[in-house]
Amino acid sequence: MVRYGAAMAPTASTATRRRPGRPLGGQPVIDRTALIDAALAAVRLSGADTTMDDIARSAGVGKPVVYRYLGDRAAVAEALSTWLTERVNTATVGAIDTTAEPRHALRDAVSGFVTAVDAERGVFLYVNAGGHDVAVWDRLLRAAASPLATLLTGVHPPASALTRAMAVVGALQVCLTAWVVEPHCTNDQLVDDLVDVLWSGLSASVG
Amino acid sequence: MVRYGAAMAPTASTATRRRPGRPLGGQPVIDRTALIDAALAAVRLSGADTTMDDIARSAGVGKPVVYRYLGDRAAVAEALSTWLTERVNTATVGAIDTTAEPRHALRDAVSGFVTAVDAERGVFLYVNAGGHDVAVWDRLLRAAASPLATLLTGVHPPASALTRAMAVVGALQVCLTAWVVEPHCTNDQLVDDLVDVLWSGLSASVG
DNA sequence: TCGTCAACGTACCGTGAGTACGTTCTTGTC
DNA sequence: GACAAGAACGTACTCACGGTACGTTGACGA
Repeated sequence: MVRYGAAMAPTASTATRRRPGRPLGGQPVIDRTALIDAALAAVRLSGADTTMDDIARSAGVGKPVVYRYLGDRAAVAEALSTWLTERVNTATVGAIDTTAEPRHALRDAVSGFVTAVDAERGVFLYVNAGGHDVAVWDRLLRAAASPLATLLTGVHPPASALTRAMAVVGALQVCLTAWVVEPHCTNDQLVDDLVDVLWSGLSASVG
Repeated sequence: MVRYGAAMAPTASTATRRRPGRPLGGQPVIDRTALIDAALAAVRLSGADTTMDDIARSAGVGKPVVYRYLGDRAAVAEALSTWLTERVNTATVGAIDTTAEPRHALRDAVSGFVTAVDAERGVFLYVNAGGHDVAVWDRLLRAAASPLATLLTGVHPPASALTRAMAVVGALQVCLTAWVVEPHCTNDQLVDDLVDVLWSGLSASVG
């Protein structure tokens, strides 16, 4: 049996935000958008090991509210991943000068990618190294690789295009994760090397 | 206060393996090697979400014994990673014909890599997608990329060599993880595409 | 014989994901 | 106006898992 109400009013000094119950006005205390913002704030602070409690606390609501509007941990990861993907895509595709030669366009894209991720290290780490389910990880990767895959489908069979796209995205993702954890060179240097190896492959390092 | 001994003897039917206390003969009930084998067996069965309890159960010992001989979860991941790396390296380097042309050698290496990982999906998933600490992941990656990095140091500055090596290893690792989770083509097809994109880069898909 | 210490297993603790339940307020209906 | 139904909350719980405290058993030297 649980007791609320008058019995706990005297202890109101212990930082309880709100009493239980439907909020006045009938309006929900928060909406999905604001909740995602709160989750982003929490994740920027705590990185890969952000807790559902952290997110709820950051939003100033109880945990069940997070589960109602965002879903479980996997759903949060997907939501933040979508957010980050859109942001990165904007920075990536937006940076491409379609009239330029392909290699130059690739450099713009990679540069935008690196800059966007670098600006959101915490979110990137949470989505990417937060220890989520493999199935979630898999969906995320395929979603990220999908645009490049369709681009390559013009030149290769679908399965081959997918493999190549995943290889490129994987190379970027892994290098960036390692670089965020422990930078071993400058931003520009990283971009240069990535573009070089992605564009020319290993053949250029052997001849 | 806890009570053992005679009081629990009557319930011996409940599958208790051994009584507490030093084993007869003074010999430890298990050594590190056998424990790693047991961990491998457990991980082959349960994949990425293998528990420390699973490992202890698989070894037929109590959990503290696992912690004594293998260490905590991160240490287990490192131990299994070392095991897998050695196995993969043997299959990879061993498959290389050093007299062959470089691209052919690369194909042998990638083929060996894919085959070795495919034969140990569970271990690969546990090490690679087990939700371990980022620091552990980072050490693992650098260890895996190190041989290739030293190889490339002859042609590039150290930092560039490291970036390129991590890019290659990352591409392989990510593609293989996705392929293990949900195969989208045959083994041979995967190897062909990976070798092609790793060797020639994206430039070959544009011209 | 007896103390000491190595090698165990059981039962526990803390933390974090996910949920049950009781409370508060709105809204529709007599 | 009273009242039932239901929406929206927060508290406090359960459960699973990583990690550990503690008491027990047996070997070995004094």
